[in-house]
Order: sequence, then structure tokens, then C-alpha cells
Amino acid sequence: MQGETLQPLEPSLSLPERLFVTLRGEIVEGRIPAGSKISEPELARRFNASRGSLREALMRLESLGLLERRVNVGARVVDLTERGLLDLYEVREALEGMACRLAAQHRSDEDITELWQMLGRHEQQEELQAGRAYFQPEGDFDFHFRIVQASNNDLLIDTLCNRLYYRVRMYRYQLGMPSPRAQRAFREHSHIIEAIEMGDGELAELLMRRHIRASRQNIEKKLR
Amino acid sequence: MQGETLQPLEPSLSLPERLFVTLRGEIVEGRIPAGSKISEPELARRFNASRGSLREALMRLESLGLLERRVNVGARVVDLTERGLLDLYEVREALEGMACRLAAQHRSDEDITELWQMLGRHEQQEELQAGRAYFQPEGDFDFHFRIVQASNNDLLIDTLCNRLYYRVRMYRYQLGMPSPRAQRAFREHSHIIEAIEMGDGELAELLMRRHIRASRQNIEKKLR
DNA sequence: CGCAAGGCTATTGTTGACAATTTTATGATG
DNA sequence: CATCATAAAATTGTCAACAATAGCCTTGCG
Repeated sequence: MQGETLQPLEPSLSLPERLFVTLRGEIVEGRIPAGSKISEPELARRFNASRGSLREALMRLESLGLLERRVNVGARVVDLTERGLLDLYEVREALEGMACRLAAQHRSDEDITELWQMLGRHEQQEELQAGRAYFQPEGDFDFHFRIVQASNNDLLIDTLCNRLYYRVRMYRYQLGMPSPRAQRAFREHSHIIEAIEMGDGELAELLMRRHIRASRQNIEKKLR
Repeated sequence: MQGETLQPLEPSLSLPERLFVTLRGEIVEGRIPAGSKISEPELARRFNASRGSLREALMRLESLGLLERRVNVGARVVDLTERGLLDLYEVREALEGMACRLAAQHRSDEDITELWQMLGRHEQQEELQAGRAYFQPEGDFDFHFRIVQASNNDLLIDTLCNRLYYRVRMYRYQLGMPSPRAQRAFREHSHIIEAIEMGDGELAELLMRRHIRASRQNIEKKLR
């Protein structure tokens, strides 16, 4: 049995780094199932890597909150729980609300232009697949991602884009997140950008919080 | 030269874990200076560990945001910047405000009792060292730590207690954080607990945000 | 038949050595 | 004297082997 090929990434990255990125994807998309045990020898063989390199990647995955490790026992993929999902959205509401306010305060013309262009692309794409969920692909992610980038707070950007969003994606992939009606999500996104453009941080924060809270309540309803 | 002894921890923890905890402390307290380069062979010798074990610890430190690594070059301790400090307080304001609101919503009698007891100890201690900064030792941390614990949101607890607070401590140790007048901080803490006790989440959040924002403005003033 | 004790097996913990790369030192040349 | 090329040294990347531990399987006893 030949070793599986790593995700095609810059080969300039170190092996542990490529393992980390690849495994992160496998976990997020559920190809390594939530709650399952990680076998170091098996994974190392699978990617033609030594256990040492693999372990460095596992350490990073643990820090990311995607793995839980116990001494002399090994690593398991975290479980997906309703509580975890609700907690996640609660934190997102606070942080992305803040990101919106900051984006409005520091609003730069480039950011505004890019945000509108992105929304335009989403609109186009949406019309194409008429009715299909605007949320399903990366469209929604693009939006939230961009907003956060515009906040100008590196810690906030790192916390959301390099940590929490992987959890969000993991829940979406595996619990099949709710797809709010495309129309509505699109209009909400549009209003948020407007508020940012006007430099109205207070309104932008309020709209984003409401946007996320609506998703959260949608989830709560769906879970009952 | 004999190897330095690791921090005395549960010996049941793995070596990389103990290295991680020890190094985290060294970096936070500035014994490994901010911005300095990490030499793997040197550190490994210093703690009588192999480079492999050390590298696993370094990976975790990088994920914590205390190290920056570049391929084939090595790791450096992060720099402390004014911007980073202000960003940090901005995020704290949002997250700890949220923690307060949740603590008020889920308020349990045990939490309230513990919070008052803790404040009592702080008062006692403060009277003892009459006028000496209440903020300097771990007093302030106890308070914020406890509040967050009472929020009942595991993700929030992890983000603040296992990630951001290490940065806060690092800045405090090394930039000599502002010590707001003990009296005032104490009174503010007291009011926050009252609001939580009354189950008034809105007020609790507002007070905590103001509390942290005051610290932030204090820092801004001191930096000019 | 249930259960405890002890040994076997597979997994994790840890190490030292080798390969590849960067940095430093050296020296030749304009 | 500055600068560039080259060689040497040190550092990081990667691996395979050994040690220690946990989980299982068998075996013996009540």
C-alpha cells in the first residue's frame, strides 16, 4: 500500500505544517470522524511521514481545539455537541459584532469596494443557482471573513479566522447547518455593508449581532 | 553545566507538556526576553530534553501566540507592541463583558458566594499592605478569572483563561501595567458582583466593559 | 460462571543521529 | 575598502529505533 499524497501545498512549508493543514481539513470535513481515535502509526504510514513529524502536527491540532489528548492514551477528535455549537455562536456574536463596529470606525474605501464587489459576485452566483442556498458554499464565509479582516485588530482577526472559523466549518459540514433563506441572508449582509460604509459602527454591530443571533436561534429551533 | 530542573509539576504530565508550561512561564515573565531568538539545541540542553520533545512544546507555544516560527529559520518570542496591547484590551472588553452578562444570567449561589469571599480576601490583603497596588499580584486576575469561569460557556472560558490571559500577564510583567488606584478597582469589582448577584446581565456587562475600557484608556494615556 | 492476576501486544513517550538549509566566516577581486 | 563568491559551522527538518505505559487476553481461583 502506497502512502497517500498530502494536500498539494507550497512545498516550501515544513512537513509538520503540511500535515497540520491536511489533517485539519480532514477533521473539519468529517473524513476523520468526530469523536474517533487517532492512531499515530496508522496516520504516519498513511502520509509517509515519521511519527515525530505527525506528533508536531497533532500538537497544533490540539491547540486549535480539534483534538483532545490524554497522556499515554492518545488523541481523539473532539465531539460535536449542541452545547458546543451554541457556545460558538454566542462567542461569534460578541466578536463579529465588535469586528463590524471596528470595520465601520476604520472604514477604508478599498475595504468598502471589495465588500460590495464580493456581494455582487454572490448575487450573481445566487441568481445562477436560483434558490439554492447562498449559505452552503463559501459565500457566507467570504463575507464574515472579509468583515473581520477589515477590523484592523490582529488579535481579533487571528481568533476568528484562524481558530473559531474552523469550528464553525466543522459544525456546518457535519451537522448540516441551517441555510437561512438566501434572500434574507443576502439582504442582511447588504445592510451590514451599508452601515459600515456610512461609518455607523453602532448600527453595524447591532446588525451583525442580530444576523448571528438569528442563525443561532434557527439552530436552536432545528435541534428541538 | 548540569541541566536546569523543570518547573515542579505533576510528573504524570508528559515531558513536552512540562516543557510547554515552563517555557510559557519564562516567556510571560520575560526571563526569555520578548523578541529574542529561540535556540533549540540550547534550550534542549538546558532542560535535559531531546529536541523532539522541545519542538512539540514550541509548536504549542506558537499556537498560543507566544512564538513566531519561520521555516528553516527558527522561532522567536513575539514582540510586545503598543498596538498589540490595545488590541488585546479591545478584545477583552467584548469577551469579558459577555462573560459578565452570562454569569448574571446563569447566576448560581455558589458562584456568588465564592465571588464575595474572594473580594473579601482581596480587601483584607489590601488593608494589610495599605495602599500598595491591589492590582499588582494575582488579585485582579483572580477576579476576572472567576467571573469568566461563571459564564458557563466553555469556548469563552478557554479563549480567555487559556489564551488571552497569558498575553495579558506578559504585557503586565514586561511593560509594567498601570495599577489603577486600588480603591477604585476594588469598588468597581464590587459593583460588578452586585449586578451579577441581582441577575442583571445588562448592567453587569456594562460595568465590566467600562472597567476594562478605563484600564485601556489609562494605558493609552501612559503610553503618550 | 464471574472475576482477579499476570503476561502479551499494540500504542505512546523519548531519544540520538542523519540530511537539508541557513548563517557566518573566509578570502579573492575590482 | 567594499563586495561578491565560496567554504565552513551551526541550526533546523526528518527519521527510525528504543523505552515505558495502557489495553487486551489468557489463565487460574473462588
